[in-house]
Amino acid sequence: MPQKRILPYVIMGILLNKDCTGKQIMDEFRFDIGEFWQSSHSQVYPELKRMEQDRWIESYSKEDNDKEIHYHLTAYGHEIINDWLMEPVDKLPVSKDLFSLKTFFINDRNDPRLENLFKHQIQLVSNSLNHLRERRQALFSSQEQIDQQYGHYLILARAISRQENQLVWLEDKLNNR
Amino acid sequence: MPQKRILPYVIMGILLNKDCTGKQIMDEFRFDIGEFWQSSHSQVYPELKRMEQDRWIESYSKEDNDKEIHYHLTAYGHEIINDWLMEPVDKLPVSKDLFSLKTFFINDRNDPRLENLFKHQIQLVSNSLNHLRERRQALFSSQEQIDQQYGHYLILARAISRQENQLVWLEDKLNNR
DNA sequence: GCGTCCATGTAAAAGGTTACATGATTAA
DNA sequence: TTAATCATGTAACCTTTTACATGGACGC
Repeated sequence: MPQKRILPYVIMGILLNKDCTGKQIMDEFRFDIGEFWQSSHSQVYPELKRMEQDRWIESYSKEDNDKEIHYHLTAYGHEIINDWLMEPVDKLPVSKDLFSLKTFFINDRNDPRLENLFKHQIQLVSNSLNHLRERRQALFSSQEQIDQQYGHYLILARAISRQENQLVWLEDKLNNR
Repeated sequence: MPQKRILPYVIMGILLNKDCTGKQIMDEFRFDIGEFWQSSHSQVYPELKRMEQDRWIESYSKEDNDKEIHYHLTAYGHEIINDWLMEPVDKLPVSKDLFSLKTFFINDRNDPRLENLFKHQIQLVSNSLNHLRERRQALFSSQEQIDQQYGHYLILARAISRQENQLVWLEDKLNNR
């Protein structure tokens, strides 16, 4: 869904922590950020060029290796991303949720498709939960790690809480039909 | 994000319950379906024409009023939508969640922007929760109503559960920072 | 009759995904 | 050396949003 151009802010957010190549930025999307935002390299690479033109970032390459292009936030870019982080979010996201959609259209509580949808959804949520817990284990097993990337920790904890709640709810409804 | 063409299925799902005009379909989006799927009239009207060409739906107008075009699921359309409802959902949606995104990038647990983000989010979730509860009150205050549109009821109950959990979590984190 | 609102329709612009392309590195 | 993989880049296509357009209905 075409939204108000968010991608450059995501990229700048990533660059707040460290300079990155396009590849490294894509890795961020593949792992943690992928939980709540996704993009593809065919968006990111052109975006990096645009952002460089806008002077939000600048590129350089290491002496020994001039193929790898690293990107670095400029002072101006810092301003932009910090301003953006300050703006409050003004509405909740609407996820395009196929599970809701299909369930919504099934009127009969004994329709076997309901049970099917629920069982699959439970599987999906369980898998997601496992993944999230592993991630927490890997990244935040010490208080020090938590304090170093507190926002990341919060978002991970929140996702886990949501999925736990979701799982309980789904199983409860499945059993008490 | 271009997804696999879902809109026609949503429309057919709506038409399962009753024949509709474009306007009536848009009303469904504006109210209940809007919680988990959105569209705009500039998508829906052309889509209706395409679907009619594909013989998934057919149009007719009432004798006394030939301006209003009503759409009706064909037998073929019934097949299509029922097959689709049977297919299990194979992955969880990734909502483009600005709250997660912004929080993610704030490393310092004492950054005042965190508190700000949380307070705003609490407000948003509270409002959403109120709206959902009103909706449940209005639509599902009797067991008969629940049994008549069980899927709709489930989705509404699920949304309420999620938001309740979310609200507790947010408030807890805000207080124990 | 006249202006406004409303249902419907259409067009333009932008975001996002998929597929294809390229050049360099690595592995067999 | 050749094939395969990888990082980067580009193009085509589709979806979605926003804005604009039309024609009838309704109130004044």
